[in-house]
Amino acid sequence: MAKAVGEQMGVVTALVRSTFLVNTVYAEAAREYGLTQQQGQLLCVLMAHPYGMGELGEVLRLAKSSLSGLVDRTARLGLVRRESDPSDNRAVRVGLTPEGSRLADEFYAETCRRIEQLPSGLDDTERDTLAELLARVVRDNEVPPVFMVLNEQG
Amino acid sequence: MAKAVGEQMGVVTALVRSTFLVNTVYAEAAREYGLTQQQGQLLCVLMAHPYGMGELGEVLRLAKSSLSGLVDRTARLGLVRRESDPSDNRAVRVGLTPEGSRLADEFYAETCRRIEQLPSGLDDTERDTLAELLARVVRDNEVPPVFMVLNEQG
DNA sequence: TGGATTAGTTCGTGGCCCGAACCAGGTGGC
DNA sequence: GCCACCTGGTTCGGGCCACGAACTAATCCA
Repeated sequence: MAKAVGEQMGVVTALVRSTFLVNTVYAEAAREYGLTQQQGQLLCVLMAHPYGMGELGEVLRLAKSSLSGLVDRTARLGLVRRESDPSDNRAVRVGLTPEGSRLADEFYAETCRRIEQLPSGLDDTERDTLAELLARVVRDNEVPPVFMVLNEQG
Repeated sequence: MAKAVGEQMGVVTALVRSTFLVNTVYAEAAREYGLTQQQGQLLCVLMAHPYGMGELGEVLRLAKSSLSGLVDRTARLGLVRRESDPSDNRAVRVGLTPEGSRLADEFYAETCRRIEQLPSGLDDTERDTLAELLARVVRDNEVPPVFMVLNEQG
């Protein structure tokens, strides 16, 4: 508001456009691994550890019927598997297959590589600042762990 | 890398998660106006001025067949209209109908309101910094004008 | 034991995205 | 003028995605 003109991009527009950018990069990377964006996201969530359908739905913010389908399709690719929960015969634990785990690692690494390059016009200090500010926004808004933090892996 | 532990979120994770966040907010806002995320995005692009199908495809990064369908469905809602280009009988200009324009204004304003609140944990200086850094990332990566900059409107 | 709750699946509908095939209007070479 | 070529868009078929409603089966609890 303080800045003079239409030259300056507000925080809202910056957020929306950077979102568009990351979406595009993410979807493109997924595609090159034979995945959809949603399947890639599923793999990245499951890298941390297996999840029940319930939790998974909360993390991905999907209705249970939507998630059921996503897991079906990803399982059909052999990347993910439903295991029965011994302590509750209704429940199911969704986890990566060995092949899914391998693919997830690759996809995750490649995606990181590409997204890492997006702020290549910033110097180290600026990147740190950006990371810290965005991280606070993410934390304040309780965004679920849709993308691993390094060293978080089980 | 300097920071000690898995406490710190890297710029990549911060970008991916904030993207997830904005996606969610955007889609939710759209839904409340009877729109899909893509339809909302289309309206927001067209707020600036009408577009030909070709340019529009580049801006939204959609294959022409995808765009054709999106415009169809949005036109069926009465929000958008195909006008023939007098200088080229093959070409088409897609623009907002009066109703579409009204809805676009409302949706745009509401979306801004919501996204504006995401960084409410930051003080004014921090918000400016975030805006400036993200804006540079957006510019460096030549993100098309998928969301208006204020005062850019025709 | 039997009713409520919980975890997931199935089904139907509609939107989204793509590539391939197609069509009509323009354009350039001859 | 004509024909080959290009270009702007649409159509079509297929698969993914998201949702709510209805359903099934296991668990919980009074």
